[in-house]
Amino acid sequence: MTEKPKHGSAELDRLDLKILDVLQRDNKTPQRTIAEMIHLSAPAVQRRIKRMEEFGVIQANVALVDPAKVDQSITLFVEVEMESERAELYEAAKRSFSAAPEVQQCYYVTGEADFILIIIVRTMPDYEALTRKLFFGNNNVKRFRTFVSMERVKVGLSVPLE
Amino acid sequence: MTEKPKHGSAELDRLDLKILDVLQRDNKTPQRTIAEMIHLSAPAVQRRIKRMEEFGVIQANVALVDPAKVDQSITLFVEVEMESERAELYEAAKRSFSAAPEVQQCYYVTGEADFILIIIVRTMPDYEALTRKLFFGNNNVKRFRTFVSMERVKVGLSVPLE
DNA sequence: CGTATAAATGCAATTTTGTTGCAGAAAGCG
DNA sequence: CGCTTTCTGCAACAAAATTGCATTTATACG
Repeated sequence: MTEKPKHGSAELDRLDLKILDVLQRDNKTPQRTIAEMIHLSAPAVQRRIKRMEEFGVIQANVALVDPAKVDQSITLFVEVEMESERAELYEAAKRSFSAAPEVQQCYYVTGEADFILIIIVRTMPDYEALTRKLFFGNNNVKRFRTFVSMERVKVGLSVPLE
Repeated sequence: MTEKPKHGSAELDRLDLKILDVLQRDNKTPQRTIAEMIHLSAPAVQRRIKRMEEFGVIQANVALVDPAKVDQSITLFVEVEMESERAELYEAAKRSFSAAPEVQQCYYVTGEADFILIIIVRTMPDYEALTRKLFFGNNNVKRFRTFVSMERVKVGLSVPLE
């Protein structure tokens, strides 16, 4: 038709990207509205969204909550350095970090650290207790370095879609 | 009624927190479904959600996109250290960082760094170009340290709701 | 080059979900 | 106590999402 369509494969065309662009900002945008934006019908938009969800392009649809409004006002960054590089110990650490609700994000990285964590807590004593559980309680953690966030300048999980 | 209600203030009761808990996971959950979970009527749930949106407790409703599925597969962490501490220069830096779509998150922190950025790019040359624009192009940036993410162990913006 | 096949689309009907008006119940307050 | 405010549920309503179906478009292939 007008745009380059996609066949059996997982390809996303310009219209799909535009849909994602909208949904990344506000996934409550009516399909009709999106349809008008990209000159498609609502059902077409709906099918594309469904397809992208099935394909995992869209991983989840979530509400973003302001931590401060629920009294979870302290954001922390932690660089964690591990002692041993044994795979099983890494996996155990990953599971441990992932399981903690205070750990909002956890990345395994290269460089001077092994993991980088983003943590949200209500109070510093809460953080202290968490470090005891996650780091001191894990004797494969060699050391960790904490940064305290003073301002959340930009927060989101939007992926750039050129 | 059954639960501790809220009056003029911004207080969130147990039911509000439960609603947030659901919406943080899947904001497409029908209000009727949530209503059943917490033993309320759908309109009651709808009003609570509306109120929390107006109050800013719910900041946004978004779709989470898998970066890899749109060929944006490199996640980077950058600790940025600034030269001068003059407020206006900080503000300028914040604006510059925030304006870049590749910068997914930006936090102003205490400690050995001033800013921590989470960046998503398609290729390393893209990152190189970005550093030139954001860091080398800003002569108030003293130095920056990059970590490359090898695995996104846990990614989200969920706030712990005890 | 035309024909067969697969894929995507639009429209209209249907279903599901969200929204609103209103009367009644619960909680705070003088 | 009785008044006021705030919620709530129910039922009607509006809006949005979803489905079936015929048609158009694109790709593959003879």
